[in-house]
Amino acid sequence: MDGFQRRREQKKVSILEAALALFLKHGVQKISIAEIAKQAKVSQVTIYNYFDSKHNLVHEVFLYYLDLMKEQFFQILDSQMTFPEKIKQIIFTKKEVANNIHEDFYQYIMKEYSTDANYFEKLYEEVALPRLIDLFNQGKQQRFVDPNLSNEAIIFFIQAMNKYIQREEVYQRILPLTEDIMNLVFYGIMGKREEES
Amino acid sequence: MDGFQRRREQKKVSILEAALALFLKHGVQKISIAEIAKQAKVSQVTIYNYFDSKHNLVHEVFLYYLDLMKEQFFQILDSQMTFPEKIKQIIFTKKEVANNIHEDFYQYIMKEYSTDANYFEKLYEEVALPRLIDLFNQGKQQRFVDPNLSNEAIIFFIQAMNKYIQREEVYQRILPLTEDIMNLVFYGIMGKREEES
Amino acid sequence: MDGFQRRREQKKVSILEAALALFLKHGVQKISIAEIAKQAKVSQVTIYNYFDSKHNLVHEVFLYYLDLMKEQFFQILDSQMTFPEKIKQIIFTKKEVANNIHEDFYQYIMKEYSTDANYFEKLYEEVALPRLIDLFNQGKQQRFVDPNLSNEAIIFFIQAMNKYIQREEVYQRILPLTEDIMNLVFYGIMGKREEES
Amino acid sequence: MDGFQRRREQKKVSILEAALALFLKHGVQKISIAEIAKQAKVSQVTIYNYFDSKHNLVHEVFLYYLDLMKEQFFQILDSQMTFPEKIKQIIFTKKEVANNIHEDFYQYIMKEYSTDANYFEKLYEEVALPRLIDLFNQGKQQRFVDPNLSNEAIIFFIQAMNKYIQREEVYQRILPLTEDIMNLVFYGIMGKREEES
DNA sequence: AATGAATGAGGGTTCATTCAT
DNA sequence: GATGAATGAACCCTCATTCAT
Repeated sequence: MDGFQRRREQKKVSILEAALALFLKHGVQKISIAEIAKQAKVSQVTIYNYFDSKHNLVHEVFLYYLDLMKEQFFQILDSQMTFPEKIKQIIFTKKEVANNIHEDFYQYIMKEYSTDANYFEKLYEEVALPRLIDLFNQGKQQRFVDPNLSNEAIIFFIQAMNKYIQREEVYQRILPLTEDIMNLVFYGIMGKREEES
Repeated sequence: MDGFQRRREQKKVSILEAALALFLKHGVQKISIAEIAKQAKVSQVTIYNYFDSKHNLVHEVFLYYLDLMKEQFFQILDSQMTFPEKIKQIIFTKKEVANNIHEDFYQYIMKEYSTDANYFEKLYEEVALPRLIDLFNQGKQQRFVDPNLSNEAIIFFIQAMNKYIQREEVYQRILPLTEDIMNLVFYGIMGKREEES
Repeated sequence: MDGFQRRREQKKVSILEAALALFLKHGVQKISIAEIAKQAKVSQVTIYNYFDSKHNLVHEVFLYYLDLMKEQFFQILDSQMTFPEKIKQIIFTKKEVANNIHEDFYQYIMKEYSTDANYFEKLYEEVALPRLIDLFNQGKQQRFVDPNLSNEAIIFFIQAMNKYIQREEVYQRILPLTEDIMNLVFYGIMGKREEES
Repeated sequence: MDGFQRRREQKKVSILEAALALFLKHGVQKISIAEIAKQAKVSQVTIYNYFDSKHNLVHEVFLYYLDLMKEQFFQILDSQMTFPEKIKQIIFTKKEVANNIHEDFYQYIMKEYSTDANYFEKLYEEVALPRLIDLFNQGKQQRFVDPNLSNEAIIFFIQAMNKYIQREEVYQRILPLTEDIMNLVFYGIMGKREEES
């Protein structure tokens, strides 16, 4: 990739990032091309040099976001952390592949972009979920998790955590997700770690 | 309330219902006043006789929806069903107060209407949650639920179920929420009902 | 039709007329909705109360224009004028059905609106042409036209006249279509009227 | 002209040809500089190295087209064909100077470029018409054409043919311009060739 | 000379809202 | 009170043209 290509790629990414930030904060429909242009400090029309339409821009932002998530997800999984640390990292950093995606962004994609929706589901089903279940199985071997816990319960646990994080503001006031509380819930569901005898 | 007032009230409700139906199906931002007017079979201007602005209309639709939910929620709670039946009703009918509200409707309100958002949170915290915890405590007494299960775990269970229902299409394919599965998960987390001896 | 309807119809016609005048003078593509709005002395958006889109507006303008032409064409045909007078009227007033239509308007319709194009062709073929051939047959009976003149030659004569009128500015300078010249050509082709003996 | 100049000239011509092809097919207004650049396989800006503006480009394309037409017109006239063959060639190949030019291209020029329009008219009047009349006079001498046929009638005949060709699709359905029909009309108007005795 | 990138102006269209009856 | 008509502002997008390399 030569200098031209590289600079072009950089500008494209800077537009993607500007758009992503705004979409996550305000929702896709509320954000106009003009606002993205302003945030990315380019002219409105320049955006059309990189993306065919707003529709196409949203599509690429979505893929870009999934990539970011995926990368961070794998970094955590492949790290040297202990099982509980990994779980907490995944949940607290909101970085689990595609599942932690902001709810309204997710809803928008699901309604308006059937191709993206299918891609997302496949990714979740074929990439994220197996690796999460793997992780929990390691947790079982290391006796962090009750070996009898079903896969279904594991998935439920993850959903519940996600839900909490999404509605952070509401739930934080009602039942703050402090580390203590999380441990309580976590081990309540996972089963207390059996003392090694 | 005289005849005039009554007719006025009826027309207002018919507008609210038209708007609600469209908002739930397509989202608030996608629906224009013109579409609501058409659905409610009134002129656009008539809507402005009952509501100051679209903003105000959304606000009233939201309150109207909460009222509907509350009513149905209480109906279930006050019915003669057994504990597991009530739980299933609440979850499967998607009618739990304010929590099961359509996600994008919810997101819109949370972003755009701080007053409504506060009202919703208060309602959830002060009305729905206590009654749900009550319900589970009854479940504990009737030995449907493990008496040691913490309130926090209960809330988590509810969140997880909600999540499942919201993302119905995705999760149905990955892990279909059949009644069998639900029972499995349910008693996995709740603790199996101890047989009365 | 009540007062409301009538006023609505009038405004619609006034928009059609404004658009038609501009289209004929400058061509369809050059004229913006804003310019039509200004000419019709309405707001730009008002036009969208009457027409779904510019495409639809052009379509209706076209039909409106055909109607105008048809009406004037029939008026001439049904009048008490002599054969040569009718011919001259039709040609000089540019009012022959759909054939005298301004060339660029015609070209635009033919390229962009296949339905309209088909409708136009049918109208020309089924309404205008038969009546023109009728007219010439009357001319033959009245001995204004050589009885041996074929229908094909008649059609050619009409085409040539139209061509002249369309490119008026050019041809007027090269070979001005004065009445004298027209008579010359006319009888040159039609055959001189035989003196009644 | 040195190598640089020659290459420059070639590129200019390739742009002209790309533009001409697109203009004839889609009309001047519909074609953007971007489309011409793409068709000519150069960058947009390159076009501005050769032409000051789109306006100027259209102007030069027009002149280029006239030159092409003129050349082909003279080739036919100067060939060894018989009179009727020449006539048919001119008409059927649509290559008569400037008169057979695509109608919307012509209309555009006439409306937007008064200089070009004047140039075109002059060319038609001073170059094409005299040569056509010459041709017919040869036809008269060779007894292909009735010697009494006036110049005006000749011009009319040409116009009618042009008209037919322009509205090919319409007229082909109504009165197909087969060679038989053409001969019929032709000799109907021109007068049958008198058999040499 | 040639190009990728950038842009101001303008086009069609939608929408929440107001006017006039 | 109800409605058809009207509108200013904004949105997505296109285009001829210029900038910077």
